[in-house]
Amino acid sequence: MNSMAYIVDDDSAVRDALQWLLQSRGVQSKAWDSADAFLASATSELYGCCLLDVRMPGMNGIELFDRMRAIQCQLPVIFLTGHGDVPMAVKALKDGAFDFVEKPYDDNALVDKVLAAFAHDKRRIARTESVNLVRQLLSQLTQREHEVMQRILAGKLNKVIADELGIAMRTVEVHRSHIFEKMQVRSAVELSQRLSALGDSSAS
Amino acid sequence: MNSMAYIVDDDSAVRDALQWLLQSRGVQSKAWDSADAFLASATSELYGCCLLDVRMPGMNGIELFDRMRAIQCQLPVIFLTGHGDVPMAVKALKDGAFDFVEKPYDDNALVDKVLAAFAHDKRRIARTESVNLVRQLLSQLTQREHEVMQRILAGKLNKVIADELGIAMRTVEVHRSHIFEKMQVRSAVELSQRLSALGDSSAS
DNA sequence: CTCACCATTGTGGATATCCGCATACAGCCC
DNA sequence: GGGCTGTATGCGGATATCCACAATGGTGAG
Repeated sequence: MNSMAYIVDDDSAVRDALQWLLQSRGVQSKAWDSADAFLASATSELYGCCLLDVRMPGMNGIELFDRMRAIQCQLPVIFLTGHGDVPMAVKALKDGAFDFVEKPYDDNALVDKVLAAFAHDKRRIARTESVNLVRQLLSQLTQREHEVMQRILAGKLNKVIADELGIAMRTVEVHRSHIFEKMQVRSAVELSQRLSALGDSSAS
Repeated sequence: MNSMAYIVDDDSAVRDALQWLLQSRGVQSKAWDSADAFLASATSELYGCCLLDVRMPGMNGIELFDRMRAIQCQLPVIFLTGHGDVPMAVKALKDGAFDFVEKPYDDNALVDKVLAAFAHDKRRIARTESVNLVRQLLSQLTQREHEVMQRILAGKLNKVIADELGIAMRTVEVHRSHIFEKMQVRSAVELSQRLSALGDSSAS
């Protein structure tokens, strides 16, 4: 899926100017004239970034931002605003907005920000996908296998695990084997590392 | 070490007001009248947060912020500014400032932000310390032990490692044993998990 | 020149892990 | 009832890991 800039602004002149600007630098874009219109098509399947006007009739950009997060749309958001408002900018950024730009904006700088947001989104997607892969693999495990895996990750020996679960060591070995197979690893070390992908939804 | 608010403002009235305000909520503070004066005492050993005036004679708050980061002082920073300046607020926050507050500020809200910054700093310190512990343990390993450990973490068998390094399996076993001992773990799984602390300097 | 540390290797045994081959029972779907 | 999956168990062997005891050679510090 190609990265795309999703523009939401009630002013058609602004939308056209943005689309033309982005087009001139080879960035694809789509535009909506209201937050509601955009939300109707927003999913977690969009790639790229959002350019949201803060002040719009009806739902404003900030509310739209909250709604997007509420429906698991994690697209990076660049706010555009005509009136300097520090508290709003601060809140938006602390809530995870990618940037907050005052109009009139510098054309080149804005496109650079869009491209930076694209790069950010690609990293986000890569992280999300690796997390989803692990989750998908984990979902294949049975309850018992989860119990055994948890103890394997605690570094416990099969014998200890068998005692704790009140089953034979041989049974633990079988579970262990199935766990490795389903998780597509060949050792406890690889298993540990595969799962560590879940812990560090890090960086930016 | 107790958390403390480090105030830097050229206006003594502002400093006094802040200290009085913080004191009223039980927050300890120290104040400086210039960025240079503060930098002279700033180290990576401070705990709590900074309250920096943006506009000051000589070095301003933003520059001070950059300098602090340059000398590895990772204290969370709350900027105080008298004149709304969105680009500056955005840049500060994107560079990692904790907050950016316009004067006149709401007393209670500001103290709440300071307390939030304290909590943030405590998490940062906890992460830093766990990372430092691992680094300290790692620094005890010899070059050869590093080479072996790297291969253990790749899930390789002692036999394979021995072949790769052109040494006997027995030697690898000895290294392995020393690695576990120095890293204070009892299995490759624990080793993997201990090192995963380095990867995820996550969250906030 | 000792002493400590590092890297290296060997022998041999106690444990653990990995696996194929088999069996068994319970629950579920067709 | 027959097929399928999940759980459980046993036997036995091939590998691997863990470890104590023992030894050699190099290097840098005192």
